[in-house]
Amino acid sequence: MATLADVARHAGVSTATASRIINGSSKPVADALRARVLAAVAELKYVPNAHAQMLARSHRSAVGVIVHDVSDPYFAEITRGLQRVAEADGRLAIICNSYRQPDRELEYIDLLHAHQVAAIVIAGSGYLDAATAARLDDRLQAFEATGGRIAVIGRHEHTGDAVMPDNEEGGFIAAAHLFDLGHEDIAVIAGPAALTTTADRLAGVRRAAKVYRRSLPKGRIFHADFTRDGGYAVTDLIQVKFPEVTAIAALNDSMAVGALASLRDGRRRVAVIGFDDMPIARDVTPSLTSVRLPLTELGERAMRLALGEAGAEPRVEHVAAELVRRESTWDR
Amino acid sequence: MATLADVARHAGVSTATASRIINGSSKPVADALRARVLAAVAELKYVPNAHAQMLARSHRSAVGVIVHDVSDPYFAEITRGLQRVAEADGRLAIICNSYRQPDRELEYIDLLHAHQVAAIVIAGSGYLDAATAARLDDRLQAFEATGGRIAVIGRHEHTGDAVMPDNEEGGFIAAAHLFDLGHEDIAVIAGPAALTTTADRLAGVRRAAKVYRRSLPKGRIFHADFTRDGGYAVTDLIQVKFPEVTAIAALNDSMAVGALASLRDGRRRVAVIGFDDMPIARDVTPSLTSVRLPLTELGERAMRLALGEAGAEPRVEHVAAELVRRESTWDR
DNA sequence: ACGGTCTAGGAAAGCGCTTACCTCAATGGG
DNA sequence: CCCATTGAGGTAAGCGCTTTCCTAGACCGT
Repeated sequence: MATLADVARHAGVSTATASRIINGSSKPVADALRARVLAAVAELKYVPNAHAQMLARSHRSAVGVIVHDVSDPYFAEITRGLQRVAEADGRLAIICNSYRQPDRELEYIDLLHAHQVAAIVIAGSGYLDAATAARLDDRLQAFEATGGRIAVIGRHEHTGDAVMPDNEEGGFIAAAHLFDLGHEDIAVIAGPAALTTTADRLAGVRRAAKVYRRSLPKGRIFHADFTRDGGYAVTDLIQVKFPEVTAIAALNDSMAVGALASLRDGRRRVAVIGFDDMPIARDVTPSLTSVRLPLTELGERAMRLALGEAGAEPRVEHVAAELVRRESTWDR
Repeated sequence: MATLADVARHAGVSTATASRIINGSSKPVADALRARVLAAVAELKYVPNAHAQMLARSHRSAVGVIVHDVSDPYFAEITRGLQRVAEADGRLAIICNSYRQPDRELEYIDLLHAHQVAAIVIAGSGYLDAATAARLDDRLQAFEATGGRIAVIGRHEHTGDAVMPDNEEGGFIAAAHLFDLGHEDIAVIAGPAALTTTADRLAGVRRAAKVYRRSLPKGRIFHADFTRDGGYAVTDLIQVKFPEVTAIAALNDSMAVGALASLRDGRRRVAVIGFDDMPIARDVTPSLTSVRLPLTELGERAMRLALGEAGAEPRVEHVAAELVRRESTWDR
């Protein structure tokens, strides 16, 4: 592995000069030397050691991103936005998947901290459990204490810069849409009970039930795991236990897609509304009515917050949810 | 930012001892000291500087991954496999999106090289252009020369460890399926002409045409960009220009989904076969017949190659493509 | 021609950590 | 009872780079 010293020796200059030439320092250097050094770099195929650079110049550049799972379209879209902005700013974004395990999130925070990232962006639902939330915030604060910046997407655990999709309002919109269409007997497929996103969206659904004076018994609320197969399994169950249900509100699109598949296989005609409006929502059949969250934008804004100046006041940007009507919901 | 020296001072020991305790070195240490050091770590919220560690111990651990675009389900699945194996091996996987730009691939190779990763995995189609391929291989060789390991997925540019999906055979399978069903007039939606994946799959389609003694005029082969919208636009065109076409072979699922949407909007009944068998293939309507590639497995195997012993002989694993019949293709 | 001012380039001090090597005290054997 | 041995802990030399400070030659004005 060629080092700067090798290059300098090869070109017959000091490491200081070599460094200055390679990094395009403002200090003027004779053209002859410059050419010799550059030639040496090419010949030795020299690639600077990023770790040594990080250590020597003490400024941080890379940014860390923690999401639940990039291969989930929801996070894939958010990540796309995150990356786009990071890249435009000339920064390496290190993406970590927690696979929905809080412990892994903690590990990754420390890992990113250890890697001296300039900022960490955490996307994806937080955890209702107070102890878990506290541990998380504790690590985050330790990171901030060393000058790191943090931005979260839709998380309550940490007070600081945040982009907050309005999950509660979205839940309201979803349920209200079903009620508006005249559905009385609805079932809800919520996400894991431990997640704040589930709680928030569910709160909106419950508020809608109250506003519309509809009853929404506990038994009509099911918890799945935010995956397509989870939605499928629960919908199978709903069809058997509650044949009178005419509409289902799934609290994310993946589960809604599963619900649609189950309904198709069971040859039942039940309205379904999803949440998030992932790209595939328009391509399933019937195309999926959903509550749209501008996922890519969420990512872009969060990264901009993370890369912006550290303000004294935490900046919290609220992002509205919006109904996208398609074929999977209809008048009763 | 607390340093090891701070911790050592705080605990009244040398940095050597502190380091040994923190890293669980095999050297025995008095329990009293251990406790003091650990207490200091907790109190100061010390997090070791990963860059300094990398520099001091000279072994590499992280691995780099370069894909076209993680938010594309094709790469999302591959990445999932890649990550799973990397994580199981206790390594950080740094994921980079080239967004299909060869130059960015080069940049990322250097960047990962600079970050002293132990291995680089490159997934996604390579480039037919000889000059581009040569530049790529050049960078890769420079990386290998420093002891780095490389594994590629479906790329021809670099000779070394590789996992090769059988794209040619897959193309054959797709076209043969259509011919078997009695379709004579077929159109092909290929990917960007500059990509090797496009060329390989197309070669298989052409071979099928030859074997089945069907003509496949140039005009029936369209190039789109492997995206859903690209497939949609091309299919709009096909419907207008070639109303006699009864079946379309799209050379990836995203474009096939777009084709399905266009056909639905145009109220035409045309058979469609995709390629890759992405998870959503079963949830579009009609559900998509496709040529299955075990994407997650592709990723897992590539990462295993990258992390395995460096063998003298390059190991090349071929992965078969397989027809998955669903509702989007039918007898003529 | 001489002192003073620039300027191009080099010497060397770290950045935060690991680890080979050294020290010193305690221990045991002869 | 003394010396060799062991073992716990410290000292310090880097890892590869950046950057401050310094040097020595070139250049200017008088």
